[in-house]
Amino acid sequence: MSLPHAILTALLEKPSSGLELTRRFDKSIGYFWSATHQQIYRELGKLERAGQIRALPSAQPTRGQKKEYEVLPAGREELTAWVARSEDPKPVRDPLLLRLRAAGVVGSAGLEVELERHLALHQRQLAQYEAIEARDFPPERQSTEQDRLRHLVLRGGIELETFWTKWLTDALTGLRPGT
Amino acid sequence: MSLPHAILTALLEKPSSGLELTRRFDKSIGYFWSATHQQIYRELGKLERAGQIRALPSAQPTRGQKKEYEVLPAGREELTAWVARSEDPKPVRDPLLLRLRAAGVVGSAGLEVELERHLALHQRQLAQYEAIEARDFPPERQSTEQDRLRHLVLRGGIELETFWTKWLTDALTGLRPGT
DNA sequence: AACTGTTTTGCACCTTGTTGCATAATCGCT
DNA sequence: AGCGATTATGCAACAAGGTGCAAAACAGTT
Repeated sequence: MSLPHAILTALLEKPSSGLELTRRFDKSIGYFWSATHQQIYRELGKLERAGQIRALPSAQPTRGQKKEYEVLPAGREELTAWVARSEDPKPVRDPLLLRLRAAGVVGSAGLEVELERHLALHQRQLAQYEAIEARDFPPERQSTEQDRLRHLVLRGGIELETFWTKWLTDALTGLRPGT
Repeated sequence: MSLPHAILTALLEKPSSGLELTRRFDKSIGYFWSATHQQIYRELGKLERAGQIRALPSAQPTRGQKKEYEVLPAGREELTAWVARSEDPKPVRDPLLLRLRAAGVVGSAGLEVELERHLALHQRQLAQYEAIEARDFPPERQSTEQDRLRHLVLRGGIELETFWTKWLTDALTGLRPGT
């Protein structure tokens, strides 16, 4: 139940059309909440029907024609409430950990290549995040609360990727010696 | 597409009935792949129809009566292949990071309590994992590959929870000073 | 004006996960 | 034998996410 809130956040940052939203989800927002254009259009429809957003009056209701949305007061209230809402963290659900466990039962043949592939992917992502941090958050210059919050989110991404690279490295060295 | 493989792994470790599987998912397996009894029964049906598992002959096909399953050769082969299969890591999708971003737009009122609650939950989980590690993996005594793999999985859980407690602590101190 | 490609929106369908409830066997108690 | 709690399996309906494809508008080209 987070997609609508992701969309509300994005629209508050800047009113957009469905396609623009899709592109923004592919970039920055997608770093912690991914979504396809299908999900986005569907959700935009729901949010509009719920009176939380509306299409900017300029747009006619025909297909294939750009339609920009903005957030209505009800939508902003909903988002504000959601920020403070009590919601338990979901239990971890990671296929890679599961595969290690499976490897314990049927043998780890071929797993090493896959771990190396993941390691490379995570290292690449980590480098990308660090580049963003160097560009957008140079040391000793965060003033607004929004800046600090955005930086915290990015730090989350960086530390998560750091965790994966470290863990995968450990796994690879732990896997090689014995057979 | 990981649930069937989680079930195959569990059944290879020990043939079980649906309810027993559910209990094992609530405990150890659920630490990295959670599932409800509904999902499990549905998937057991599918796996049986696919010829990857079968009910132990002792059981009659009536409702409400225990039915134990074991893995067939086809199931073991499928699991072996899956361990080495190339499958990209899913992009991160975390509501809490999203909420920080939203807080940057509508203000972080009430967020602190929620972060503290999550911090406490993650600390508790971390302590639990560390207890398991101390009990099951005392230093300098891992011989079999299965032991080493299981330990790696547990280390993954421990380091993930460590990440969360650290990040949440940072977030809380970063949130308090300014408005 | 007809064509081709791109932008933009959207429908239909499928899989996975969740919730609530129904039903059958079993066990202990009296 | 009858009652109630527990064990065990399962159906139905729904919500969320994902894939493939269709279709309308638009823009440029000839």
